[in-house]
Amino acid sequence: MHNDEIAQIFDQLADLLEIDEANPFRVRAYRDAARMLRGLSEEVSDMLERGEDLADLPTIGKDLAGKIQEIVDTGRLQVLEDMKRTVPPGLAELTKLPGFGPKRVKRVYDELGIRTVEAMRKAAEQGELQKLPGFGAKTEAKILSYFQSDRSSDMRTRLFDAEKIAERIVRHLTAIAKPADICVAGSYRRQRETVGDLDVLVASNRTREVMDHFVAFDEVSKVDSKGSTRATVHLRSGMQVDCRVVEKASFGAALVYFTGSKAHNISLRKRGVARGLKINEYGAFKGAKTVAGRTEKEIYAAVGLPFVPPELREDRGEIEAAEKRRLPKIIEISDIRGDLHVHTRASDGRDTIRDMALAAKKRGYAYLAITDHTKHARIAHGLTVKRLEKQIDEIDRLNEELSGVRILKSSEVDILADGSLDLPDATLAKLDLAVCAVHFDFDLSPAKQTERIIRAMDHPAFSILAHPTCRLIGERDPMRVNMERLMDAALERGCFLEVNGQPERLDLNDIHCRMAKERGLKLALSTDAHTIEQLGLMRFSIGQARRGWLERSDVINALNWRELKTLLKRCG
DNA sequence: GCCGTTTTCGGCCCGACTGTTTTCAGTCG
Repeated sequence: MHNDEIAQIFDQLADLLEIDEANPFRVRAYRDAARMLRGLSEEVSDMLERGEDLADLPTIGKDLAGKIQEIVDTGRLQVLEDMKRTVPPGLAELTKLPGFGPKRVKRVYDELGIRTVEAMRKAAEQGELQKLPGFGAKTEAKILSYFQSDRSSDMRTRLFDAEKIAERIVRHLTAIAKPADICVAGSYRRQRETVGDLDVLVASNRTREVMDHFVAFDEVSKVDSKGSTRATVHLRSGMQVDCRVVEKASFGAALVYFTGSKAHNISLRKRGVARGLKINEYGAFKGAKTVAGRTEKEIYAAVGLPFVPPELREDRGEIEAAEKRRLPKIIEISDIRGDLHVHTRASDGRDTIRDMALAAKKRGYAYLAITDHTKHARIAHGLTVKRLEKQIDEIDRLNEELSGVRILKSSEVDILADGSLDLPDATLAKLDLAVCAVHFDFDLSPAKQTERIIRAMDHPAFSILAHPTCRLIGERDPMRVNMERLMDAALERGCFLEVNGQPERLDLNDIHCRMAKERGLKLALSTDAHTIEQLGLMRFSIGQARRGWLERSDVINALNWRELKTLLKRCG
C-alpha cells in the first residue's frame, strides 16, 4: 500500500464528508493528511513495519494514525465504506463541475435526485436546474457550455508547455507594465512538473486598464470573470489564466499569496496570527498599521523567517527549517559544470559531437558526456560495438583539437531483460562512464523490475541510472519499482541516479530527489538533449532538484571533472 | 480531526467575484 493510495482514500472520504455537511475542519484534517502523505519521502507502510508512531507526523493525530494502520492492514477504510452508503460516491464527481461545490451538489441530489454527471447534463438540457430556488439561468448556461466544450481545461499542462504560454502572456502585458512589475506566480513559479492554471500578477495602479488589456490577449477564448483587480480567462489551448493587479506597495505580499502553495500560505498566516499579524495579499498588518508588503523578503521577515525560495513552498517542512535557520542552500543552474546525458546524430540526436561540445562550452560547461544509444535500441539507431568504438576514437581526436571543454566517452546502455548490459565488457572498459537505462519490458512486477536494475548495477562499469522510472507525464505511468531499494543498492555500489530534464520525463521527480538526499545518495542532473538547443532543458532538471531540496553537494555534475572522476566507481 | 510562546478546549487563513439576492451564500483560489 503506497502513500498515494492512502491519500486517495482520505481525499475520497473528505469529498463525501463535505457533501454530507460534516464539520469543515474535520474535512480539512483528511485533506491535509492526504496532501502530507503525497509529499512524504518515505512509505508510511515501511514506517509502520519499523514500529514508528505515525502520530509524530504533521497533520496526523491518534485517530488518523489508526486509520492509516487500518488501510495498510486491510486495504480499505471502514468509515469510507459506511459513508458510501450514506452519500452516493458519484456525487464527488459533480463537485468538479464549474459553479458546483458540495452545498449545491447536495441540493440537486436532495431535490432532483441527480447523482451522476450524465443526470446533471440532462437536467440542464431540460431546464430543470433553473427551476430550483437559488439556481438561475446563468448557472444552467455555465453547465451546458461546460459540457459543450472539450473539457480539456481540467487537464494539467506540462511545465514546459506552460512556460511557452506564460512567456506569451508576459510579452502581451509588457505593453502596459514594466517587465519587473509582471510575474507569473503559482505552481509555475514553484516549478511543479505540471500546472493546472497560470497565475499572473501585475503591479500597477492603473488596475482597470491592466484588466482590460489582459482580457484582450488574442489567445483568450472566454472571459470567466472580470472584476476591478482580478480576472479569470480561458485560452484557446484550454489553459485557464488568472490575473491579479495590486499596487507596488503590495507586490511582495501578493507574490507570496499568488505563488502559494496554499498550504504554505496557510502555515505562514498562522505564524502571523501567533504574532498578532494579519497577512493577506496586500501586506502584513498589525492592527491598522502596515508592517510589510513591498517585497517577499519583508513578508517573511515579519513572521521571523528568512526568504523561502518558491520551489520549497509546499509546506513540507520548509517553514520549520527556515525557523531554525536550516533552509538548504538549494542548487542553482550556475552550479552545473557539465551535462552527463546527450545524444548526437550518430543515434537519434540531430547534431554532431563537435557542435554539441561547442554548445556545451558556450554554456560554460567544463565537460559533456556523449551518450548515444546501444544496438538494442533499434528505433533510435543504436550504435553497434564497431560504431561506438569508432566514436570513441573520434572523441579522442576532438579532445586533442578542442580546448576548454572535455568530451566524455560514454553511452546510454540498454539494460537488457535479464539485467545484463548491452555492451561487451571490453567496450565498457573504454568509456569514462556508462549511463544505463531500461527501454523495454516496463511492466514487470515490482520485485522483478527492481531485481533487473540492481543486477545491472552490479556490473563494475555501471555509473548512472538514467530516467529511473521511465514515466512519460500524462502518457506512461512510472514503472513499478521499489525506489528505496534501488537507491540503497546504488549507494552500496557507488552508482548514481539521474534527474532527466526532458519535459515529458522529469524523472526522478521532486519527491524522489528529496528521498535520495535523505539517504545521502547523490544525483546527476541531465538533459538527455537530442539537439544543441535542448542543452537548455537543464533548467527543468534543476527545477525538480530544487523542489527536492538538493544542494550543490548533492549533485555529481556540480563537481569538476577531476572530482567527478574519483566518484565514478571504475576509477575508485 | 488536529493542535498548543494565551490553550488539553476551543479555536482552526483570507479575500474576490458571481449569481441571485435585496444583504449574502457559495464557490474559488
